[in-house]
Amino acid sequence: MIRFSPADGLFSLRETLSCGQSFRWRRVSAPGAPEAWHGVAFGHALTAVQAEGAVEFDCTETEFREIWFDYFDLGADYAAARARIAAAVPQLRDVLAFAPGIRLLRQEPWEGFVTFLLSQCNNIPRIEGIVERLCAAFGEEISPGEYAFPGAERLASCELSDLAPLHAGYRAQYVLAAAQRAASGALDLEALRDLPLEAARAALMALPGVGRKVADCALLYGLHRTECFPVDVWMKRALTLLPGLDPARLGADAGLAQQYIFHAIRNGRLAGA
DNA sequence: ACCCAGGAAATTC
DNA sequence: GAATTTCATGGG
Repeated sequence: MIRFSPADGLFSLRETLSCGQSFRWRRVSAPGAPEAWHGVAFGHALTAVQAEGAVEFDCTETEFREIWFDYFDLGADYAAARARIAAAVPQLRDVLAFAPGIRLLRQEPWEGFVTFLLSQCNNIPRIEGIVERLCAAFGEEISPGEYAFPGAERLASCELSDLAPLHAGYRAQYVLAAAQRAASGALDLEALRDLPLEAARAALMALPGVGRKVADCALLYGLHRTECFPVDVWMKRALTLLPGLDPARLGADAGLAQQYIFHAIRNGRLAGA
């Protein structure tokens, strides 16, 4: 058991894992009991428990150091980032106060890309179901009943009909096309980390079913390109309530600001929403 | 039955 | 170019 609290003191499992950036985590504690979450990332399963002022990770020290510390972005200074956002956009004061323990997960690039490919014109509970079936059907079984996210090579070996049980609808063909390009090397997600943003975005948008929003989500959540500010139907509403907000003015804090705003408006914490 | 969901792409005006 | 339609599926 590893007990950890980031230096900035800002880390909530619930706020981080239920704010819509990931689709593979489930709350496993009974109401009233200490809040516990369980999920899989980078081929490792984890149960973590929210304690007072810290989070307890049920894993080895090696796993914590090599996987979870980075996954939960625990080395970053969120207090400083929040101060910069508040200074740049004073009208976000209430939004920032709603879920101060959100951290931007550093998810696997391929998983981030595929899950947000599946997200289009869909709702979060259903996305979670599709992703769960995708992993159970094609992911490596890392322990009984638990599956890693399937690699591009595995998915590229599928026929479209193989994906029918996922009930992903028209999005299945997009996943298949992405898998084929990633497996062949025509698409190199890791290379997008170092490309200029516009070039990285264009490389993703060259694939079928990938527009500006999905590309920005893949870049933000899978590659930690935090200058991305994905705009979906919720954010369009939010932006009408936050006139004058210019994401470009937030620089590398744009992605985090977007996450605070998205979570707030979905929970009715934005005036008029 | 109707509308919407972390959209994108083709079509139409 | 800006609106409209279609795409597949499930829940409210």
